[in-house]
Amino acid sequence: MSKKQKTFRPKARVPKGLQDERATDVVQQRQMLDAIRHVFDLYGFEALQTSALEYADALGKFLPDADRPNEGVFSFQDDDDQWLSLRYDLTAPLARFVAQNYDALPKPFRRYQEGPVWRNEKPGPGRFRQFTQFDADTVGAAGMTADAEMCSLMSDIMENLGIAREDYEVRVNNRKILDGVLETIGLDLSDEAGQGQRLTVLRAIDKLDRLGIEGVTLLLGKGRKDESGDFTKGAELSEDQIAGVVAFLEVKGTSRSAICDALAPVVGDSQTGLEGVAELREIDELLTAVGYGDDRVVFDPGIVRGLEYYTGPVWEIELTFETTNEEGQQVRFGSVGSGGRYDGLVERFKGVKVPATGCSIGVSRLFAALRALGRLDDTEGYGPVVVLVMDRDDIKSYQAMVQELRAAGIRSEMYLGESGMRAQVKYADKRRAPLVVIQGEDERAAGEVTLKDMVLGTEMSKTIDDNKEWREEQPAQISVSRSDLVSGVQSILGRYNLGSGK
RNA sequence: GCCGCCUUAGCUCAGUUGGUUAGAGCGCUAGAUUGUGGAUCUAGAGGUCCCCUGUUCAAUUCAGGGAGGCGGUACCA
Repeated sequence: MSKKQKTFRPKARVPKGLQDERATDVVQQRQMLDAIRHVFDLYGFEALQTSALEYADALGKFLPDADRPNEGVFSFQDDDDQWLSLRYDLTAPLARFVAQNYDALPKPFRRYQEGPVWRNEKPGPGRFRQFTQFDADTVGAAGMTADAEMCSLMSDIMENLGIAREDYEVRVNNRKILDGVLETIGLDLSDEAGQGQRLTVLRAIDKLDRLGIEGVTLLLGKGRKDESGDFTKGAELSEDQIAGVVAFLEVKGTSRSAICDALAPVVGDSQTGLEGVAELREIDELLTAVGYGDDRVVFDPGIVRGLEYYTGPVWEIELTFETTNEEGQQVRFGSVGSGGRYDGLVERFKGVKVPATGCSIGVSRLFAALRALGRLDDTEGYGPVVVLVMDRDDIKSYQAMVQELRAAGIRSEMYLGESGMRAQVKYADKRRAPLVVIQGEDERAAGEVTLKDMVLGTEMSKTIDDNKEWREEQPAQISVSRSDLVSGVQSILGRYNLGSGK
């Protein structure tokens, strides 16, 4: 074994669970965010950006401890030894912001915010350590009108993105009903053991989608062993108690009001439970009054969402269609957004109860879904017009062309590399340039420029397989007088709805 | 965290019953084409065969340990 002296070369790779995005994705995603923002804006929410870093104690329960400072969140210590964390959602920073600026803010305070958040956990398919959320929240409004508005808001966003009414559903439940059911089956929520049991039950219910009623039943009782042989401990409920929860989960109805009717007996005389049902009834009435029927917003006892802070209504936007992925498997996108009422979050800072409700859109997953639906505009992926450099001694004339094109608002560039013509056309192809401007000796002598339509050329190449023919025909090229450069380019761009590049 | 599978070229993967020059397809670069992206043909570049230790005359191949990836599961604000 001979040891060669080698210079250190870092391996170029993106950190695990993170990703780079190329132009097409960036532009298409921006377009999608604009469509979402439009609806938030229309509803009257105001824009807010908060810092990506927060003091760890402001983020709440995920305080870094000495052994594992990065469990769940990414954290580090500042110069003054205080712990800083990258935000893991946009709600906790909102609570901090509201508490900090409470007196100056209009109340209710309604804001939307979009941006990356980070979670330090194992990445999986469709799960990353950095992802984008787009949230809207109303802080300081206790009534169900704010909650009902969240439901119609989410529905409007889906439809503004071009998702058909039968392809999505806003599903609503109420935490108070869940607690009412637990109370009715005799779970004691006053001590710590009872609270632990409550969380286990909620977690079990949350898995209804994936495991079905049988799986959930196991998790409510002794526990469940999965295919990999791992055992999950259950909530240790009695047979009767399990039956009570199952009865609740099996509540169905043909309309929101019918579901409310069916839910009432399940919560018995639990005060909390009855309150929850009454809240759902109110949401139903408010939504019905403005025309949001059961085809858009439904009530679903299986919805649980986050365990810690929701205190009332909770909801989820579910995509209900299926597609096939690259591997040919059936895929459901499932939940692309969620939210609910959290009346306790600001209280952590202020000591006073500040009611709040909101929703959060999972941008990456929604983006993947829109791609699967073919709802993304792929003309957005086109590159600039490329002016080839045929004669290096005459760079100035090519600069002048680009200058004219840009002055006319056309996205364009002069080739800045060192290679020959063939490589330049290949470059333009790779950039997805819609067209190429060519002026060599011949054109200059004639006072013309050649415009090569790259999109049409690609199309024509499909029916030409002889290279001689391909080259001699010079497919999809026209010559125009040098003085008609701009109008000639505009007319070709017009074929692909690229307008003047605006 | 737990269970299982995997790791050879930029990508997808073959292969070496342990032996000297480790392969394919795709991609990339260039030529055929004196001024043209596709197709075709030709050539070229590109590898610590994941890492460490051990066994051996010899390890990409065998053994042990580690790391990374994938899938499931748990947690998930």
